[in-house]
Amino acid sequence: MTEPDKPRGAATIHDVARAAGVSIGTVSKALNATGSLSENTRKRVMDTVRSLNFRPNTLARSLHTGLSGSVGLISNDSFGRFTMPIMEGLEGVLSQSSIGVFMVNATDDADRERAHLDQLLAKQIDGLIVTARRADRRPSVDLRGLGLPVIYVFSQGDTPGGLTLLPDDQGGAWLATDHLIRRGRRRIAHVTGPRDFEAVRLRAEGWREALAAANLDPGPLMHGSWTEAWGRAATAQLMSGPTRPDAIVCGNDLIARGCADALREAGIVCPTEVALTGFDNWTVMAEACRPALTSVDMNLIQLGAEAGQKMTQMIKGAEASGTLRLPCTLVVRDST
Amino acid sequence: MTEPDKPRGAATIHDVARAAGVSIGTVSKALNATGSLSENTRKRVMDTVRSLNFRPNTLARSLHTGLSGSVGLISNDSFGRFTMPIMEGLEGVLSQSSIGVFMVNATDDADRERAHLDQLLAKQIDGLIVTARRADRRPSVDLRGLGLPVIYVFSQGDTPGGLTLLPDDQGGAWLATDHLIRRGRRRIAHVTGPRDFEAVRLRAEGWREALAAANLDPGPLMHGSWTEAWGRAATAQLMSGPTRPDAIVCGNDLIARGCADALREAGIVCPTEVALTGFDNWTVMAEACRPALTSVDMNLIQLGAEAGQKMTQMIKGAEASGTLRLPCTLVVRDST
DNA sequence: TTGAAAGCGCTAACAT
DNA sequence: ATGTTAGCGCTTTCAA
Repeated sequence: MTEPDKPRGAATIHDVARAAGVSIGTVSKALNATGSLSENTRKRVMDTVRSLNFRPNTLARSLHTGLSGSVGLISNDSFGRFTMPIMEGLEGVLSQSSIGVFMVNATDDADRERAHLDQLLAKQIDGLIVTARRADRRPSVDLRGLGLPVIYVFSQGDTPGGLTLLPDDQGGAWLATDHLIRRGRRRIAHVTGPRDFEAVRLRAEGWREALAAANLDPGPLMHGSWTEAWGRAATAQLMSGPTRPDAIVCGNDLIARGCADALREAGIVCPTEVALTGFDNWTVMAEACRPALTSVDMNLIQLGAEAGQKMTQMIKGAEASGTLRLPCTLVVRDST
Repeated sequence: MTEPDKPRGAATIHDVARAAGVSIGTVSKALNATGSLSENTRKRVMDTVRSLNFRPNTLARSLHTGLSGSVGLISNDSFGRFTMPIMEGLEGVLSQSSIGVFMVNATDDADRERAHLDQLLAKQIDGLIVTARRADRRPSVDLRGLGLPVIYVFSQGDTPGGLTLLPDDQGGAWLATDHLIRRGRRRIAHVTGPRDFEAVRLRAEGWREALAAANLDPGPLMHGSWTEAWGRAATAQLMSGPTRPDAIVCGNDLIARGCADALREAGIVCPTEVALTGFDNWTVMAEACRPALTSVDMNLIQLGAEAGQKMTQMIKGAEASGTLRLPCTLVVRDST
């Protein structure tokens, strides 16, 4: 079917007005369902709108409303593995309100970051979302007093009056540990990442808490890097100790996969002899693991969606601040 | 007419004009370095601009220039692993021209995708970049006759007059194979993904080509899924055959990692007995591999940067079409 | 119920 | 060299 699509020069509200034989004010009212119009002309205008394939220029509209219908997402993660699902959830929600998301990559260079921010502000963004690779990294530019809503997602914002959205790391580790306990495990170790991550501390706390609730002694707690190599090294250590654990709660999926490999290569059967849980539910990793890895999902898509929800409310004027932690979910596979 | 000072709300060009004791036209000229101004007033205006922390409203500017200073990036990949580096390169280049990137997630639902596109067009984007998970998937919405530059990156666009940017898959596989040949390998197999991927065909061609150039017979060519499991299965098959290969060129890093695991578990030493190359240079995967994996890097950041470059030119009116393939790079690690 | 007109913040042609 | 003015495409009073 051929549409009379004018490739050059999009139709303006004047074109519509002329074609419909009304004034531009009337067209505007029809488009926005404001003022009062006879049902008849409203319909006639809308028909013309469709036939001309007219799309109102939102930039011109913004001049009046003061709202651009766009927000900025600034990430220091080079758009990494954690940013993507957050972005997905965020964009999914915001697009329902016709709000666009400008993605910008925060470098470590404060000057460049400032310039980036200025570009966003010049584009009149209605709000700002800040994401980070690790949850306790702070943005290198001061975002206070910008006069627009700021939401920190998966990153720590100490801006007073700002809103921070994080996964419930502690609850997530609790889930995994509790699951193992219910499966009859009694000597549950925790192999995790570097001490200076807040998430590491919280996950350890969740692990400890679940054990305490079941009157079990905590197994060894081992800190290292977020790598498979560390998972393998830690497992070797654990298995050569006096009392072998019968389960390991890992701080992330990479570590868990290292554990799984080390166990298999030592001839220790997982999950029969030692069960294993990961953290992140990084699908490609968890499924490639042998056995497929039970893992804690931080529901980052949800986290992003929640950020989108909050953002639309804040753009409308709602106040929000403080820290919100969203629940994690356990995805059970073959390693438990 | 003029109201008393309102402290809230960003400064406008009027505020600057008043504070500097000039007309708004003069301020505009100073800001854009157009017309002619005395060095003196130019400086005075710019000082006022800084002291008021004035940021010109680009939306208002767009009304004249017809350019919004933003482009859309539409991806059917849920912002996956391949989209992010492309985005990084793209945004890095475009931000230098103060062009913002709207990221939108193309669903498989054509209606929703159409709505998404309409939102972008209503926001007056100056260009569109289309990305995909697999290079031969086509967008579900017709992008022809939009009247704006369209660039397909890592995705096939058959829009005539459109520009497509792809990695040189064939050259990449050639690089890996040639590297193995130079290392003295003679029986080089190829374990890769599903037949119906264009990239699979091209990589196989590059492998074949490099072997032919060295007067070597192609080893077995095996198609399967993009998974570690397939890598393991293929390796088992290869190693039980009559003539073992002394090297395997893999279609991606996951397959290669499966091969590495299978070799190790069969007691075959890599790279001494069988060398291995991957494809994607997915760092976390390649480095976790034992031994660390030599892999072909598609330089997706570069690809994105190139797209950004082309886009700025096309926005300025340059015409470009056809398909451009950018070279891959071999990252040598321990598996060769 | 409709239209005319005054802007939103800015640029650019035209005066002075 | 600087100011004045007419818009860019739209919304929103205010008259008719």
